[in-house]
Amino acid sequence: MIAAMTTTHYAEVAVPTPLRQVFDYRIPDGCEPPVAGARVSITFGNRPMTAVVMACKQQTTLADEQIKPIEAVLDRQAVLPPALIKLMLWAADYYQHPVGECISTALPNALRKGLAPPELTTTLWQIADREAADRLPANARKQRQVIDYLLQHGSLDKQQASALQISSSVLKTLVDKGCLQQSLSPPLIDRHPRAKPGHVQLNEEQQQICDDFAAHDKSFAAFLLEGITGSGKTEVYLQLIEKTLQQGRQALVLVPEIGLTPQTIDRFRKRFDCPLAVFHSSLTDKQRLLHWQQARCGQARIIIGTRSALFTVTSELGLIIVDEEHDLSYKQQDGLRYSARDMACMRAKLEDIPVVLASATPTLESLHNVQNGKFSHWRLTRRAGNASPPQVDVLDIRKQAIHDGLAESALPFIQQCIDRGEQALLFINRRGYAPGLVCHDCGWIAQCQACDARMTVHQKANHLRCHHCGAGSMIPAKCPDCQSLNLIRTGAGTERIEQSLKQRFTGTPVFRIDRDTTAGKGSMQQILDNIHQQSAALLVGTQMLAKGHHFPNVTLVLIIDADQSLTGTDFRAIERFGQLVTQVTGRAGRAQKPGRALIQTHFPDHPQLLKLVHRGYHALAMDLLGERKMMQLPPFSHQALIRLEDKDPEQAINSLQKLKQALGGQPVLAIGPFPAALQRRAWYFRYQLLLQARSRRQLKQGIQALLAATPAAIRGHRQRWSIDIDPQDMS
DNA sequence: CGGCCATCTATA
DNA sequence: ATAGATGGCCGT
Repeated sequence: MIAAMTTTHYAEVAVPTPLRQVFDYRIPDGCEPPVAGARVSITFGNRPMTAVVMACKQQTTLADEQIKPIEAVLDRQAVLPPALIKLMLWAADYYQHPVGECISTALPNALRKGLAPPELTTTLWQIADREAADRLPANARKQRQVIDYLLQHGSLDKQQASALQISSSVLKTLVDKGCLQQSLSPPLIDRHPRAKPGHVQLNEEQQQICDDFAAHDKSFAAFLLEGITGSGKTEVYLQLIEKTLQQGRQALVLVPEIGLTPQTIDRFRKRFDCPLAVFHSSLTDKQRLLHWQQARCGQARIIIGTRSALFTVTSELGLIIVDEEHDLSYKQQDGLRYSARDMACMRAKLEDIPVVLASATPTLESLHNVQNGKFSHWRLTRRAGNASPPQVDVLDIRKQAIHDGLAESALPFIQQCIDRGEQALLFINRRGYAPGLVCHDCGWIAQCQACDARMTVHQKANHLRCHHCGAGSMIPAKCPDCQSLNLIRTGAGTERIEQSLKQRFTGTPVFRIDRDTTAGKGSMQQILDNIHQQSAALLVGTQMLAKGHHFPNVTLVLIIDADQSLTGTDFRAIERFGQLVTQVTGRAGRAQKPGRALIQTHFPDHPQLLKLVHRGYHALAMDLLGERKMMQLPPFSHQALIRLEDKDPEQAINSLQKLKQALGGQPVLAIGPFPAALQRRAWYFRYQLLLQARSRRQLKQGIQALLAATPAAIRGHRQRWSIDIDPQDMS
């Protein structure tokens, strides 16, 4: 018998390179053609690389001597199944990013480096010698227990053993005695895990959502779950996940970067008796690959992780949830600048499954998608346990004394909170002691050498630090220009507030939560545990405080620097401010204690601030949507941002000018070149060109024209540039 | 004419 | 992006 000759000779492979094409490689004679989605080892311009096969074919337009052979096929089974390949090709097109880099983005690092996915095995114990087993002494009670179990069930794995409280040494003894045999087998996959009993009773709103989901859970559908803080959003996900698991399907949950806390994971583990694949930032490449493999083979039924967990391979995905969909960490800020939230919707569409975006403060983009019918709207408006929402008030701080950032009139509120034995949370979005060091005699300011930014004073560390490039130096004792000793610290950061509170409210514990105090592994958890043990306490922190953590004893929230957001130039500044304030104030007054939130401001009559305070986030968002429509800003138009960095500002402007000209008469509005908010960073001048168009098609055509002109525009310069589709941050 | 830097070109 | 090829200019 002669096997049919292989008719595929060439493979199109995606190589991780900034070139915007795939490359043909020869499949050597006698080599089994790789499947699409398998990795291959190849040589690309003298460099050994790992690439991914997109397709195999019989013909190529290239001459034989131009084609290199595939050196080795690394996978028999695709590491990227068709749905994920389609998703990454969609991303390459949508984000106008090189295809090879897109494909590479979807792989765990270990696979990019060419490592093999681990074989998953389970150790199984079975009876080897029944007679030897019967001869076991009567006092070997644990050993007899094992034999009894095996006579009844046939085999035993590690999990069952630990459930029966049988140690591995007992099993080892039995194997040594010849009673048992030990074997490795493929992992047991429980495709129908059960939720643990003891659910909460759902309220009417929650029940309705679950019913609606049950009617739409078999094919693509997108939902926006808008639920005020404390309204039981998480309980709804758990219900939806449970339904998905019951169908024998997997659920994928995306969470913001700092939302992946042990408490979050615990909540899932306590509820579901099934293996979880958790992707957090402190995993090693090898651990990440193991979890990836567990998800791929179907052993892990629930996958939880940040942004990049969206690319986890699954065997039978049934639901995607994007928690806190407004969170900025879903947008990747380098390489392929994708939005995991948007790509989650696309993945759901490609896999024909439902996707749920959830937030107390949804983005205007998502609310717009509700209005135009792309998303179904689920709302949770009632707080569980009849807890009343926090009362939010504006604190007019004009003409007042400000002590280290704290207004005179805010102090009594803090004192009363302490007197009641409760906790206050002070929010300021700036770490360090003070954002400025100024000579009071000559006006010298501590500037970063490499950036157009002031150095931040870190008092305790006796350091000046640039928060943009990381450069640092000692705090000078005297002014470098005039030798004066009269150096003053201007403005306030978390460290200063912390110090000030300690002096002002002696005896009350003060906790600071920012990147500086939570840098160590587990230190965040330690601080949180400590806070939970206190009665009266003061909490000072940055954004980190706004995300997910529950502080049951906090009844007062003080927003210290609202004015920064209210005067921001970004057209999304107010939307972001509304989200932040709502998220932070949502931390206050859970359960029985009513909460109070105060916003320090010099603009107590700011109409949008008042809208937020009196009518809440949703009403503000609706107003802002109306404004966006009037101004033809996103989501009523579409933007792309071209960023370009050069050590010479003239050259940067020059190159962008050329790119702008390449647009010709296309129906694309081009704004710029204009300097980025931080004009110079780490020695590079940063300029931008903002493109805006009515339709996606127009925007894409504009970018393509611009892309064609790029080589000529940046020729000969040492410039870094990037395209950011749907930019979220213009700084 | 070799050595060194800047610029150009292909990557299958 | 990045390595290797090409080309110009200087010094011996």
